[in-house]
Order: sequence, then C-alpha cells, then structure tokens
Amino acid sequence: MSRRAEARRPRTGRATIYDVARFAGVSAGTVSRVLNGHAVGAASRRAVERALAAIGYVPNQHARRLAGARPETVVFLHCVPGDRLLADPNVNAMLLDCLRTLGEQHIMMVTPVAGGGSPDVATRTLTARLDDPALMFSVPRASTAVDDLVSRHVPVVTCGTPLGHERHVSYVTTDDRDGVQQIVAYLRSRGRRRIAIVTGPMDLPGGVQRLAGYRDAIGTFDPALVVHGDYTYASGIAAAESLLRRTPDVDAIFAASDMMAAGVLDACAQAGRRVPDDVAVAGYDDAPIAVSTTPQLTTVRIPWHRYAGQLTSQLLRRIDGDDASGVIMPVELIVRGST
Amino acid sequence: MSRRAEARRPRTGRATIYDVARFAGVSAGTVSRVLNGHAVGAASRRAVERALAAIGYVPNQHARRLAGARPETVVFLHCVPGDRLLADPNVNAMLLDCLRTLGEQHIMMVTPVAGGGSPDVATRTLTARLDDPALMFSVPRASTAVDDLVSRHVPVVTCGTPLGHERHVSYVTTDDRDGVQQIVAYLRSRGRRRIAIVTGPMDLPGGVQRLAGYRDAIGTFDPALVVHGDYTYASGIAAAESLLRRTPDVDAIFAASDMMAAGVLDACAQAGRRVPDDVAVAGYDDAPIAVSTTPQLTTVRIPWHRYAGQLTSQLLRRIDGDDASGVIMPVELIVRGST
DNA sequence: TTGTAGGCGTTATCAC
DNA sequence: GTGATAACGCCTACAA
Repeated sequence: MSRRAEARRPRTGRATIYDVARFAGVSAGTVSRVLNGHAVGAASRRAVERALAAIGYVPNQHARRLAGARPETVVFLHCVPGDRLLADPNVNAMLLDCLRTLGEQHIMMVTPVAGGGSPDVATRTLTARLDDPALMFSVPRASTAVDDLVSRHVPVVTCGTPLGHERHVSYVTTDDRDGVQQIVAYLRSRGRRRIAIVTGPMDLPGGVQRLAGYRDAIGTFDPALVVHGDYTYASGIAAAESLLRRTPDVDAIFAASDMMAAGVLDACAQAGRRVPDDVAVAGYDDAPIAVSTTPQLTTVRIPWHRYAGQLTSQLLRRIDGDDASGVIMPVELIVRGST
Repeated sequence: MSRRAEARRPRTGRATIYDVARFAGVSAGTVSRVLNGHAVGAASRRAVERALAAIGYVPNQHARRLAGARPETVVFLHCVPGDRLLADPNVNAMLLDCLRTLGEQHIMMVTPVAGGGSPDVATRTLTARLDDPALMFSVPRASTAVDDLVSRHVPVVTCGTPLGHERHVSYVTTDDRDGVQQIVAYLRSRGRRRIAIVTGPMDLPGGVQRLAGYRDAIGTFDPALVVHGDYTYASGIAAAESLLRRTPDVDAIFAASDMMAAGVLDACAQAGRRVPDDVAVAGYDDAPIAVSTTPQLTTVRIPWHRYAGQLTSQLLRRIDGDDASGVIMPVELIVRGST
C-alpha cells in the first residue's frame, strides 16, 4: 500500500463563486446571496443569474458544509442482508416518499454499497467516517454503529425505536403495543382462548414491542404459546409447525409480520387445520401479501405515508439542530378472512 | 417550503484537530502529520496518538477535501432499473473486489437510493451536485450524466467503453470484438455456416461492440441473421423464435449474453430444434447460468477479478490527477456442450 | 522535527 | 442592498 503522490492535489479547475462574482461584476457575498435565495437587488440578481448560467457554476459541497450550510446528503443505513429490506413494497413506498420530500429540500439519499457482502460491514466502515445525517432501518439493540454516530454528533433518525439510544436519537415508530392489543382483543371477542404469538427477532424493536403488547393483552401468559421467528416466511412455517405440535389446542396464532403469517397459514393447511375455523391467524404490517393469501390476513396497518412524512420531518429537525425526539404513529386493525 | 432557521448552524461540538493539538501539547500541524502518516518525532507521535484516542477525534471530511485531500468516497452509478445489475453474480463479485481494494485505501463506496424509482432519475439528481469520483456501469451512449460529471471535472471511470466520451473518461472494457471473433471462428471450424446473432441493447457499448465483432468475423453479412435483444432471458426467447421462423436454415445462434443464450436454448427446445445437433448456441459472459443450462453454454469468459483490479486502479489514478485512459481486458473462449 | 501562516470555497456578520 | 471580512477544519509549503 505505497503512499501516493504527496503533492497538493491539482486544483479542480472548477469555477468558484469568485469567478461568478467577477463575471457578474458583484461581490462574492452577493453571489452567495442569490444562490441561497436571500434579499438581493433586481439588477444584481439578474447579472448573477446570467453569470451563473454562462459559467456553468456548481457549488462545492464541501466548502458549503464547512461554512455551516445544511447537508445535501443523507445516508440510508440498514442491517438487513441481501436487499431484502428494499424488496419490501411498504418500505420501498415509504422510501420513495422520503426521497421525494427530501428532494424538494434539495437533499439526496445515498447508501453504502454492500455488493453482496454484509451490509453491517459496509455500515460499519461507512459510519466510521461519515459526516452526513443518517436514516437507519431495523437497528438491532447492540448496534455499535449508532453509538459511533451519536458520539460524533451525527444526526440520526431511526425507523423503529432505537433500543438503548432513545435519548440521543430521533425516531419514528408505530404503536406496536396498541396494535397487538387490538389484535388480541379482537381474537378474544371472537371466542379465541389459546392465542399464540410468533415474534420477530428479539434484538429488533418490533420483536420486543409486539411481544410486550401480547403480554399486556394476554392476561395469563403461557410460555408454550410463544415462538420466536425472524420475520421471514420460512420462520413462520417452522413456528407454526412447532406450535401445532406442542400445543395442539391452540386456536389462534398471531405472527408479528405478514410474511410469517403467510407461513403460518401454509403450515396450518399442511397440518390439516382449517383457517379460521380451527385456528385463527393474524399478521402485522398489512403488507401486499396479506391480501394474496387464502384466506386473506387479518393484520395491522401502518400508515406508511404519514410515517414517511414524520421520518423526513424528524430528519430535517435534527439537521436543523433540534434535540432528539421520538414520535409514535397510531395503527389500524384490518380484519379479513383469516380470523 | 418555508425557509428554515437562517442562523448559523450551531457548532457541531465535534473535536477538531486543535483540540487534539492542545491536549497533546503540540501544534495542529503535527497532529495533521501523524494523521497522515508523515514524519513526526517519536515523542510527539505518542502524545498525539494518546490524545487522539482520549478525545475520540474523527476528522471532518469536508474540511479535508476542501484542503485538497483525496476523496474518501466514490459513488457507484448505474442505469439498470430494479437492482438487476447487482443481482448479476459476476458484477457482484467484481464489486466486492473493488470494495475490498478501495477499503484498503480507506475509500468507501456509496450509491444513490432509487427506492424502486428509476435509477436514472436518482443518478440525475445526484450527479447534479456530486463532488466525488464516480464508478459507472452500463452507461448508455446518450447519458447526460457523464457530460455533467465531465464538465465539472469529476473523475469518472466506466465499466465498458463510455461511448462518445472516450477522451474524458477512464474506462475498463473487454475485448468484445476479439471475443466474438473467437466464437464465430470456432463455430465456423465446427462447420456452421448460417450464424445468427442476438445483440444487446444498441445504446450500450456491449451491444455495439459485440455486433461489430460479429460483422468483422462473419464475412458476408446477412441482416436477416441479426436480431436485437436487451440482455434478458425473455428477449433471448423472443429473438430465437423470430430467427427460427424467419431463417429456418440457421445453424448457429450467438447471443451477446448468457441470459439471452439461455432463452435461445429454451426457445430451440420449444421449437423442436436439437442443440447442438440442429443448431449451435453460444453466449457471452460466462455467467453462472452458463453451466446450469442443458447443454451447458459455450461462452466467453471475462476475467472479472483482474477486471476489478484495473477498475480500481483506474479510479485511483484518476483521483490522483492522471489523465483519462482506457484499458482493454483480454477474454477467453470457453467451449461447452451447446456448440 | 516542529510551529506558523495561508489557502481551499462558501456562508454569515458587520459596517457602509 | 452591498462589499469587505472573518470564520469553518484541515493540509502543506515555508521558515525556524
């Protein structure tokens, strides 16, 4: 790893604000003002705009940032391998919302390239020297990336409660406890008595909080009715198989994600249990798959659109120096055929 | 879109090089020197290193860049929708290679988030204000993004010939003409006389150059034996169907990508043509699919590993101020059962 | 080897 | 409204 040319890097040759100023016959300050939409005389403004166009000036971001301007880039981070996250239509739609809103503020979004490698590694190397605000998804409890960022005063906003970092990180989450309580209450009202849960990963906030909601609502808690999953279809299948074997009297299974619920559905069919007659099945997220299963899934809908709005506004607030804060979005029970 | 607080952004509160210097009892220059691995007295070095650790100093990239340091970020750009590009195992492996090599130089790679939207749009909005070197894949001839970057003196390296920008953009490409000539020569040597081609998109270098190789090698050129595809399996099917119908006497089909060749194979089977007895089929890229078809595909192998090496070194050269240049990688004919 | 002084390109403050 | 001018944090000639 030989050191490269130590010589000062050749000037970029790019036009600066001074070039524009000279061309327009005004001072650099004035150019900066029109660039930033501040008050400027009509004549000067015209002259500057002409110069801008003629020269093809593009501001230097680094200089801008150094001088205290708002960042023009936010970094999207997640720890889910293989772009499974972006494959989720809900997440994708929300991301598009964010992109649009941020775009209006002239802020773009980038993400580290993992290239098939672990995004965790990419994230780690990236956050080691990142200077831009970060938007993080599915942040596991032990994430050191968050610590790094926080300790360097990088504004961070997470999707979901940043377990262990609630005080230093802004976040938007959904009212998981309420959502699960609604589900359990509904199942109860339909006469279900042995209600099981397939949780998400317990190091992710969704895993923890949905289980908490379940415990709150369930009354007498039976550990035999709790199985852990990882949000995937396969884990839904496995969980249901285990439940049906272990506690044959189960008459309702709530899965903490629709993907898992779909797995549960198929496992029930496989085991010869009729849904919803023998056992009710409920999911979470109201993902597209919820309406393409048979029967369709009772689930909890997250207001993704408003969620996205909150996310970006949290981000912008942090960027503008506000303190960290969390917002909790209400959710809505969607009843379909599976219960 | 109300203007936000105009007040100077509050100081980040992050430690600067001066804090470190004060702590270590040396000057800022000295700190900078140890940071950059320049010559420093042993005592000073130790003091600085202690201070660095104690304070948890992290350099400000923007300041660094402004002062003329090498970029620590390169941007990966492509115009293929839906992450189809990253789904290609060859591309992926190469990218990993690049990531590793760049990582050794403390350079990370990011890419704009398209969020299911068109990467072209993401690229456009991004390049509009990008300041970091760019690595571009599958750059179509008309790409204005390249123009933008070049005009702003942003170092650009492309995978494949940057049609129309060869003088201002560094690139790495494969010897497509030679590869195709080898294929055609081989098919000839096996007695094939009516050799057709399914091209790639004609606005991409691979499309143009592989067709060029075909024309060079084929001798008497029959337009009826040329069908255009877009590198996808589906287009391979469509192309083969059209060829078999239009020119039933065709006895060899070369497809400009293995994915298309796989389509050709299936279309032949569908049409009741035996491969290779009735018609020989050849692909290009030596993608994983080339060995999972029946029969396996004769194809052209690209030395991805060395390719990646060239790519990063081109990038580093550009970053260090060298002029743009192109390198052409040799390719290797791989003969398998399909011919 | 080490400190000092400019400069990188931009923004914001302060007089005019 | 406008022009100087001082930061911003870092790097590197230059001088000591």
